[in-house]
Amino acid sequence: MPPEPPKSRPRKPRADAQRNRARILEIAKRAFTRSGANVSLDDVARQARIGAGTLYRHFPTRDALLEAVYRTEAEKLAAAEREFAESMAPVEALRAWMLLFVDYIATKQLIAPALNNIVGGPSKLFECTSSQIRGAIHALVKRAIENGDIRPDLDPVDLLRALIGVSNVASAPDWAQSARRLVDILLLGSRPVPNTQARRTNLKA
Amino acid sequence: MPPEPPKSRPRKPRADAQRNRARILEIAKRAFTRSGANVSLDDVARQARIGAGTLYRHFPTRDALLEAVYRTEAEKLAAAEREFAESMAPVEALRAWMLLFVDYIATKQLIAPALNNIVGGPSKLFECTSSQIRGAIHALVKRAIENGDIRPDLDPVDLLRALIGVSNVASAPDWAQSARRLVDILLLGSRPVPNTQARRTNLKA
DNA sequence: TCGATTTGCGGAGACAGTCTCCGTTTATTA
DNA sequence: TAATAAACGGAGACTGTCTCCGCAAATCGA
Repeated sequence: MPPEPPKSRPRKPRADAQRNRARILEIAKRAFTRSGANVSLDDVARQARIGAGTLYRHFPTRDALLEAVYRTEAEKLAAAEREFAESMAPVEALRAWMLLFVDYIATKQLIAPALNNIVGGPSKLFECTSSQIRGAIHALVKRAIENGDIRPDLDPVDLLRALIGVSNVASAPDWAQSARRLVDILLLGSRPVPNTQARRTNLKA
Repeated sequence: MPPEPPKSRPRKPRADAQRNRARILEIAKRAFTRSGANVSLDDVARQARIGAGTLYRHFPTRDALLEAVYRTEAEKLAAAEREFAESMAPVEALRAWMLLFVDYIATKQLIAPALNNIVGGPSKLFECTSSQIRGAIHALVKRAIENGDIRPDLDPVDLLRALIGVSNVASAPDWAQSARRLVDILLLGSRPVPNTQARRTNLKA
């Protein structure tokens, strides 16, 4: 047998590769945020002072790059969920998180580009990053349901979908207020159905 | 004075130009619907059996073409508003129209491409077609408010924004039901606050 | 520390899409 | 039917995408 290390002895990943990867992510995030999801990737490579080949090796497709960029943000949202859930009443936590969600994707123009690619043809992009987000809102809604603030048959994802709408038109000047209003409408519409004048009793259909 | 017909005697528009314009719209609509907003315009021209120049003369930018394609749909929605308003109770008309809206943009994948370009950088695209749509929902909401079904301070556009969210994820298998649920949530959340006793609107700002 | 080896880099270049320019064709009008 | 304005079409310049492969650099065993 030639000198073959028994089975698995992969080399340590090269330092420059790691550097480059990080660098690409940083630049790409800036570029996406500034100019939308259609920025020239060659341009990104140039800004990052690397060759196009390097960029495409790290992130074979545009979607892969987008995905990587947004994963960080998704993680932040997931973290916020945990924090809010600990420190606030159920509905308040939910409300706060929803507002944060809109804030993230709107002010940072973050989801918009991602949507770009979702609608442009089904891709797995959102699938991955959104499992975290879905998890977060799921937990929040569940807690609010258990507390009697939200009706039990509500699908948390419905709320997400509605929020995405606002984020799309975030360019409109009043997006922030619109978001706030929408969140209120949604929460109000998600309350358990009050039976005539019952305070907090709820009947199922 | 050279032979100049008094002032305004523009020629009748050429027949082939009109034919071509219509042809382009038809083909483009098919193409956008099938393959998203990023289809090759040269390809569209080829399918329409015309030169690229002709296409670009009629519609100088991609947005202009999208706009023209969607204008028809927007008009249909506006027409539906008038019809519903005549034949249904205010809230029901509003609900029906909202569902129709989602149906249009979801099943026909129509708005999705348009959004593509809105988010990719502010453009006037939606502005134009949406004035009709805005007008429609405005009228419906106004009627519902006057009938006491919707609280008076509601911004109709908020509802639109929420609906756009659903249409984005229309690819998901359950979009239709999700849309229905969301519409209900929104309508419920838009009702006047029952000032009689339910003043316990739990949260403020 | 020094090869040997492997991993990663870079950019030239093939290809595809965008959009313009202008010589040619065609519809309209007289 | 001729004159003329309007519209056509496609060649081609340009920009962006993505691959390929010779070269450079990092790691590791000795």
